[in-house]
Amino acid sequence: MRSLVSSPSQFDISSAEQPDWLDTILKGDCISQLEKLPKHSVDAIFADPPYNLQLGGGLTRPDQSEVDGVTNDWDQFESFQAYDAFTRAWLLACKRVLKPTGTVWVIGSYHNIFRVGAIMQDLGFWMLNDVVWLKTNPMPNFRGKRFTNAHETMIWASRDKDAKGYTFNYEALKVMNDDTQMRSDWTLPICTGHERLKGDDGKKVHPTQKPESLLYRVLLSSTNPGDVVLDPFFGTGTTGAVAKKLGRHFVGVERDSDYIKAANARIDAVVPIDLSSLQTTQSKRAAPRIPFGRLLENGMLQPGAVLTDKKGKLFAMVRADGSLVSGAHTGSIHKVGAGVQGLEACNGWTYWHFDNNGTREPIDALRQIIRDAA
Amino acid sequence: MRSLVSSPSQFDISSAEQPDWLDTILKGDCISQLEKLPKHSVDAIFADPPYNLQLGGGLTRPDQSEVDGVTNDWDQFESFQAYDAFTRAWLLACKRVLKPTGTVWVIGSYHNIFRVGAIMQDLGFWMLNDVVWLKTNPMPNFRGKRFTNAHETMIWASRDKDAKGYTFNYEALKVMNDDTQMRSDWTLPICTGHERLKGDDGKKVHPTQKPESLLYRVLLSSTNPGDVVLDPFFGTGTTGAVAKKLGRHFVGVERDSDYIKAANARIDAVVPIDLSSLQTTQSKRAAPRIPFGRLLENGMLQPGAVLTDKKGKLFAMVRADGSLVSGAHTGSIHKVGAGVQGLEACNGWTYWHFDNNGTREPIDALRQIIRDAA
DNA sequence: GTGTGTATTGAATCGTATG
DNA sequence: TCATACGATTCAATACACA
Repeated sequence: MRSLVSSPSQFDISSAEQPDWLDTILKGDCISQLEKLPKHSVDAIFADPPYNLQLGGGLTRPDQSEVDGVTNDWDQFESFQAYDAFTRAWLLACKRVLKPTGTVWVIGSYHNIFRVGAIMQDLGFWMLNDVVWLKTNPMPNFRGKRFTNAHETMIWASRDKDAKGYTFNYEALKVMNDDTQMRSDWTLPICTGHERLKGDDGKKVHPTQKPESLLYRVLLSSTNPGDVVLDPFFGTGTTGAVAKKLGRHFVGVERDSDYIKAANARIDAVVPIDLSSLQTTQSKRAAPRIPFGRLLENGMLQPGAVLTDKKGKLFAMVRADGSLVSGAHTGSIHKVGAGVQGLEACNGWTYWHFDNNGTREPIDALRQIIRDAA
Repeated sequence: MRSLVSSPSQFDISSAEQPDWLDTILKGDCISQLEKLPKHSVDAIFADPPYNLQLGGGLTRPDQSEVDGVTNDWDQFESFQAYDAFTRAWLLACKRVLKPTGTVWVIGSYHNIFRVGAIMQDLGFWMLNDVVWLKTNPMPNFRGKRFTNAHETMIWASRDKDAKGYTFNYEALKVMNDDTQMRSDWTLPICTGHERLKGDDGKKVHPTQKPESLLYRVLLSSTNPGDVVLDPFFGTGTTGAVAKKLGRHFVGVERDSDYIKAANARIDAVVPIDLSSLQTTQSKRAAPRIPFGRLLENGMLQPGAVLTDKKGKLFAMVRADGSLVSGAHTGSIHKVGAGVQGLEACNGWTYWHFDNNGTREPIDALRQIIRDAA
């Protein structure tokens, strides 16, 4: 796949040197297969681990030995132990391949998510949010003995407590949500209809296929175009399909040949959306920094110009070096803005205003003109 | 109190032989105080333990005002290990006093609920549901670095895996929810206004007072009139107040004298309601808002799609995050709709149209399809 | 009384680039 | 590595002042 990146991701994969595992499904159990990936090689992980304890040979201990006897006489404690060991093992394998700036998503229900979450904390992952997926059309509770189980829980975490620089496309999600910030509860329908993969027998291929809308929001929020997304329990490839659609790379791990076959066919049919519509709303943080002095250098403001607050009550004078003076306060636009208000901090760009033919406008408007021209 | 029970609770307390702890607050830490209660003496437990928040420095709002965070001593733990030991201890003490038919509710956030849930499973509690409380008015994320933390999680569990005969008032809740099954997501406002207890200084008495509406639904669903409800972290007594209101008994444990004082005054003022009038006090939650981004997530519109005004004169392109681009205008459907018309505001849902096999239709028609399907 | 505008507040794990 | 400076960032509900 040609790169769709305008601002390249940190782990830039040019077509010449793409590793052979990129945009493929590795067949096998996730712990052994993840050993094929280099350390710190993926930008994000989406994991939908099994929570059914009747896994047969599915459980392996951290030392790779098989857990046997899951099927019948296990008491609850022992089953939880086995599940915990399995969880710890795949999470550790994921942590190894995740970049320091990467984040991980894990989805589960009350059967397993509490164990998974506690283990994630024990392994040093740092929780950023738990997000609940509210199903518009959940299966009812037939026996009337409990509440309709109408949601699943996702944990979104960074690799370490002090990890900096993880991707969160705040502005894009805010726009997506009609200009209010996206919340931790997402209302989306379950996967049905033509999106649900069916076999020749007309039966669903995978029992827990996730809707593409869910992955759309996950990937849009926490990855950038060109990023590599790992799904260690790939199933029928929802993560891969949405990743391809959104111009992200994927790598999947899956044990079941039938799932792999269905996933490959599905992903092959996906047409990536084009570059221009892949651009999403950018934050001001991502824009190049413009020092205030630039406004003086290019003549937008003159030394000696007077700036005011929004109401025109407080004044400051601009000096030739881009510092302000207001009474006893001297310094940057931010420092003086904070000083005259008696606050610890202040964004001078939005606080200070200049006179534009009789109307007061924030100096941020001048900065925006420079940015637009660039 | 006259019995209001239609199906009497198993542990029937006649007025002659009421234990002295009934409808009182025990002062002290919950592990030592619970020793005063006989084994199997309470029908239900609602626990709101410390969350073990691990807050960094101060936090300010965009207007530079300071957020009053939870920095109380009772929420400080040295490590996950210490928190786990504490959790195990109080849960064990609760299990002893809970009847075999009883159930327990525990509320928490992503900071602690995963640890609590895993320990509950380890101790043999059997999860019936996890229920998410969706806050209509949560605190925003002021830094724009995460999703708005808009929910808390409650675990509802029976005492043992094979416990039979726990109370679940299925029909009552169904009636309360406009004749459809009550789901595992509850939309309720946080505790503010006159319900929020304030001290003489006008400040909140307790940093984390829960809304009565939450306890109302908890107690209505899983207890019967006359039942005994234990709250081991009583705080300012929301559990006791709602229990009294609903004709249930309570017993609380609390260490802080100020909280106890406030709780006693509060509960004294409660007038039990006439249970026959119960059904009319709740209504179905408001239909969820459908943001424009949903149309992309579910594939109704593709990134790159072109929208027009009603006459097909003005164009805009849809990007992957649901923002529009039209000439120099970028942003939400509403913002760009206003921009291209030179107006202050615009309802993008009715202004923008898509091509539906040759006929222009407002995108609001797509939203209506989603609403109808829900 | 009625409406309008401003201030306050809530369980929060809430930066990053530069030198 | 650490200290410093830049400068980005909020939603719903209540309460109260004021016209």
